Amino acid sequence: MGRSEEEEDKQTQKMDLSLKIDHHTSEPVKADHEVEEEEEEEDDDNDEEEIARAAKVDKEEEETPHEAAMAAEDQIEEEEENNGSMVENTKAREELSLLQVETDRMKEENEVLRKVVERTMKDYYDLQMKFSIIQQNHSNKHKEPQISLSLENNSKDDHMKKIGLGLSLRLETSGTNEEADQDHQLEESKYNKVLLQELTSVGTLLSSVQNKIPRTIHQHESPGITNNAGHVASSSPPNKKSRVSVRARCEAATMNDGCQWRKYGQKISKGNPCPRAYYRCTVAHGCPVRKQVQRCLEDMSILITTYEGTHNHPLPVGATAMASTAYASHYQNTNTTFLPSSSSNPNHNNIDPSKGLVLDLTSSSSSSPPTFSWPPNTTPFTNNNIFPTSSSSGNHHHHNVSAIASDPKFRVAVAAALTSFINNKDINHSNNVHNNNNGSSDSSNSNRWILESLSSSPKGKTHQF
DNA sequence: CGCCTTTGACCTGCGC
DNA sequence: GCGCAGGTCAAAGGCG
Repeated sequence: MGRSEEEEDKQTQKMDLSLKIDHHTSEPVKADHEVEEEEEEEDDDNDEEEIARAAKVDKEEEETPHEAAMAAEDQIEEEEENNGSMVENTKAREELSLLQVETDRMKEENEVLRKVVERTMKDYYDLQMKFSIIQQNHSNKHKEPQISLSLENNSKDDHMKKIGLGLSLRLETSGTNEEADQDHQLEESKYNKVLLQELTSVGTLLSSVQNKIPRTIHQHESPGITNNAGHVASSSPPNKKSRVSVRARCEAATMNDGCQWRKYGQKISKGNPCPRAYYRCTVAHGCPVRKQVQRCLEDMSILITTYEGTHNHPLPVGATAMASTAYASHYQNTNTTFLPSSSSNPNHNNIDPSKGLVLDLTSSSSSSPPTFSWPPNTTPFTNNNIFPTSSSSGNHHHHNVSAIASDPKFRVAVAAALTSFINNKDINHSNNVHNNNNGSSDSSNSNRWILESLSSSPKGKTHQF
């Protein structure tokens, strides 16, 4: 990692620290369970504290030369004297200052989140570089190694065991001169350790999603993908395509979900006057994933997106991070996994035998956005803290993440990413690495595109949110 | 020029 | 075998 990157890390840490200090100014450090137990009390106390803090900030900030504001205040004071309605005006002023504090805080949060995205991107590129370096080393030694990146439970790793997650990276050589390569393998193991450390954060994100998804989705046999993985094997019928349907509110005809799609057909299906559009994933060449987009007959504002198949390429980082976050949201919010629901609640997520997994993300779109904190039920990350822990600054990110999660664009992005996670759960990861190497330009392009999508709303055709 | 959408034709699976 | 509906193909044209 270069010096500039280290500096940026420090900056990020500083920001985190400042946020923590800001949010827990006078609070001593507490264990997670203590925090949870006292959460309700704190809620009550927080109001008073916030008012006091707001008043303080108000005092500090309002003394800066905002003449107009001062004049307004003077006027308010005069009116107070004249009308004697001091109580009402004081209330109004308190509310005003509260809003100002809230706005400032939101700005800080936005900054932090932006840094998170940037940093995740950087990590991804770093890992890509290291993979290519490793591959080059091997090709120089006339070897054809198989790089296998797998997400699995790793009982040897205490930290991972604790949180029930694991990430392993293995470099498998297929040559016969194994003894002669022992030195190389030592070097590889060093590389692996470094990579493992750096992948831990990313892997935790991914596996936090994967570990909570039951193996109920059928794995379909993708063209060009042979399932010869040793440690993960599909138990599903090979010819059955996996499908995930997502219902989400969206005004636009289609929504960006972190992948690039090309429309290849449109049909008016029976019983629904709204045409069904067919899209094919174009992030990587030959990616078999398809999606169907159709408006709901009952509620035209609901867009039903059905994903089918398995991506043969790594998911864009933006979608990956979003998926993890959103899955965390969903998981905490419903306190359930995607269980076949016996409930009659149409907003529950079901596994319909004919449609596969059905994710209904329409329930909280308007009135009650999902509330959650990051990360879900996990201990703090050790290295590369991609996201701050919920125990220290979870509440701080609460509002922002909720707002993001309530965004329908975000939801569909999440759905696409989830689909990929679900579908990839049982396939050979070495194939992914292989494809990643072949299509590195594609994935980097898509990553660039994801960043652009996150930072603005482009007017591209299929790139629109 | 390359990539996209549109759209009619064609293919395929399924029920009768 | 036939008809229907869903899904896919591919030519044509648009757009940046």
